[in-house]
Amino acid sequence: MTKSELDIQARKMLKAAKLYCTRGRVAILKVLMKADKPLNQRQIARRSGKENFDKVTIYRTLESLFEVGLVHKAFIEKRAWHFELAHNCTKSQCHPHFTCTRCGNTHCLTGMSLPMAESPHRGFIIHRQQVRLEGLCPACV
Amino acid sequence: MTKSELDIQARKMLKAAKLYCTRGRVAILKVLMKADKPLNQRQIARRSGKENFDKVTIYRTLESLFEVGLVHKAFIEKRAWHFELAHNCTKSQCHPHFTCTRCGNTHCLTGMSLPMAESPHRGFIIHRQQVRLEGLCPACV
DNA sequence: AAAATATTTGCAACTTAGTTGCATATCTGG
DNA sequence: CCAGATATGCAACTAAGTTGCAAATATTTT
Repeated sequence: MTKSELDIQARKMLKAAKLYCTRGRVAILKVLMKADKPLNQRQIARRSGKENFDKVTIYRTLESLFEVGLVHKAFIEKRAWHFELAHNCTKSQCHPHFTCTRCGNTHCLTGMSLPMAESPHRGFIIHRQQVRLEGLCPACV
Repeated sequence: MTKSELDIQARKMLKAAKLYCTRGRVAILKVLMKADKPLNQRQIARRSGKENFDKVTIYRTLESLFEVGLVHKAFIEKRAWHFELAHNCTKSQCHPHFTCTRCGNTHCLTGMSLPMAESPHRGFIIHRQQVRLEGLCPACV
């Protein structure tokens, strides 16, 4: 995908979500479209190409994108929040995230999905399910 | 279980794990034994009964307990790390944690367990699986 | 039971992640 | 291109967690 196609795609997503189409939002969406794993604020800033991309703006932008469902928060071992595009997820389930206990890297296992948990008979209504896996990645044997 | 029985239990666990049996560790284990959901540092401090329980000590204690497998870290929506006793988990899987999107409370669904994820044929070796659920709790309809 | 050794604790200071308030800049529809 | 709506950037702040080190507490040895 060329640079401008990504751009157009990002703008479409924002328009569809009825969000102002600003430089910052487009930049963040493009970063996330190119990413192969959830990223935190620092990583997004570094990859955005935008010098001095203010962290407050990044957090607020991610929050807006999250609210309209364009991005998800991933739960990984690290302390900081990590964000990713929601396009590889179904409505009720994200793909699992795998974290290697040896090298610490996180991978999206987009190919797989677990059966959805069944509500136990206690009145819990389950809307979404997120799975975190831990073990050894191919590079660490 | 009476107070001293909890105490004895805690000391046994520490001894079995070859950890020094200190006041602080016993106190934290007792708090976690009585808890019905994962707790963070503040909550542990408040429930420990120990005035001025230093947060550094709490974090370091939890870390030691984590290293020997006595406690687990739960991944919930909140920013702080939450810890719980590992006794309701199998070796490869904790019970799922349910967070209500309305009231924000988290519950341990200890009764249920999901089938373990299958390693996709890409060389990932899965050791552990953690599941986070989201939806409405009984109290929020 | 006291001494010697090993480990943990508490404090102060620090780092990192994320948030708030507000003035300024940028968008979008008309 | 103007008015109103929304987003941005800055400075200052809060909350969560960490580091180094001296003092205190556990365990082991004698």
